[in-house]
Amino acid sequence: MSIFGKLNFKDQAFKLREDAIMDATTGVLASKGFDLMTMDDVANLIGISKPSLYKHFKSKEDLVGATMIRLLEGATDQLAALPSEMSPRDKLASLLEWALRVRLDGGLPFLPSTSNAVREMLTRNLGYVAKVLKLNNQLEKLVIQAQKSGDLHPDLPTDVILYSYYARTCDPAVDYLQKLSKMDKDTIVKHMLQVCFEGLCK
Amino acid sequence: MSIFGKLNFKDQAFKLREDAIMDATTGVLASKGFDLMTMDDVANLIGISKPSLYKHFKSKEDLVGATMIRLLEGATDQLAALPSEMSPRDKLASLLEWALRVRLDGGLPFLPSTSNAVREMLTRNLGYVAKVLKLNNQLEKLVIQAQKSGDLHPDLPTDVILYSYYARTCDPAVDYLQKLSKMDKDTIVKHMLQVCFEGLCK
DNA sequence: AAATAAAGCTACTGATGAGTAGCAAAAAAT
DNA sequence: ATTTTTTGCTACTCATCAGTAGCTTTATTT
Repeated sequence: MSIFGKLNFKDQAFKLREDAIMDATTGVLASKGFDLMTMDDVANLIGISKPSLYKHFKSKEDLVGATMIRLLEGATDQLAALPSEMSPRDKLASLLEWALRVRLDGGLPFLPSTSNAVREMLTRNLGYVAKVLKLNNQLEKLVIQAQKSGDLHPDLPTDVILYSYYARTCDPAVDYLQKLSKMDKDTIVKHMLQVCFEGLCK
Repeated sequence: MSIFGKLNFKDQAFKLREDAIMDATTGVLASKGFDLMTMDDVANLIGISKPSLYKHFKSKEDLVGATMIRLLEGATDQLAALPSEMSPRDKLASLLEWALRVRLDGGLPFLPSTSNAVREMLTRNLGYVAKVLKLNNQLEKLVIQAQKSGDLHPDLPTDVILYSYYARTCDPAVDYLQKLSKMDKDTIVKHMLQVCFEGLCK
């Protein structure tokens, strides 16, 4: 009954709806991509009107930026939750597995390498860039450690490994397998991890 | 001076311009993607007007379909030109190398896995589908042969190998390396091939 | 040279979608 | 109970872009 109590409750409801909006955005982005996603799509999906959407997010770019930031935070949390005794390579594998499962459940690839324009837009979002850099630093360290211990190829430039690793999180092969083969999710994940780390030859 | 001569000459000029249009389309597609590409972009790039474009291609879908078909033909030709004594695995490697070089020179990834909508559009283009199926059959045979001889991992499902192979032709890691690292094209190609076949571990 | 055809262009139409103005309904405050 | 604030909506504006009508200019035919 204090002012604080009410404000917090209101804030909480506000936050809850913001999350619902970002959930909807995630779904639409995953199915149609940024360019074809409309603000009406998102609004209709959760049963509010477009102007109400703009009460939460001031533009399409802003909405997508916030959604991507939330996804990045998910990845960062995921990484932080791994037991510290795990080897760098296993941590990388585990995080990739998480990303693949997110995608198989209808979520987003978390580097929207889909398009140049989207990339540029996100680059203009300082909050997003900060989060990306932070995650990137952590992953780079893991790669370097894994290279030192011989768990990842030591002669390959770190960049090559890191970018290839990112690319696997949004590998279209996953979509093809999900749509065209009758494998279950676990099998797809298992094979994708194997191909990533061991390649096509064995 | 025969009717035939004239017609052929005219046809030839027509064909030449059609190629120029598809070149321009390729460039625009590679830089902006399908959704953001406008017919005016293409027309302006080669200095003709939009209605002139429509003399050659009856719609945007048609134009992009024709452009993709030309690219697929390039791939098929490339494959056909390889010496028959080459091993299946080396043929696959060689074709992937070709595709990567096309991309590094500003061309297209030839499976526009970029977007669901684009994929569906191309699926409606029967000429495109026919060409894709033909190339797919050839590649599938190569993969199976390579698996039999132990050059590619025999226990991995053929689908997994094939789709992962396709995915490598449009791997975003290539873009990142080209933009962010200072490697030259040959080095990028070398590393991408290694990562594809041998994985990140060695 | 006059008549006809072809090629190319400017200037439109119609649809779509981001973002907003300003009204209506509900909730809070007095 | 009445005023004020908040919340949400319908119905707009404005810009962009695919596709086209119909004019102009150049080439071809006779």
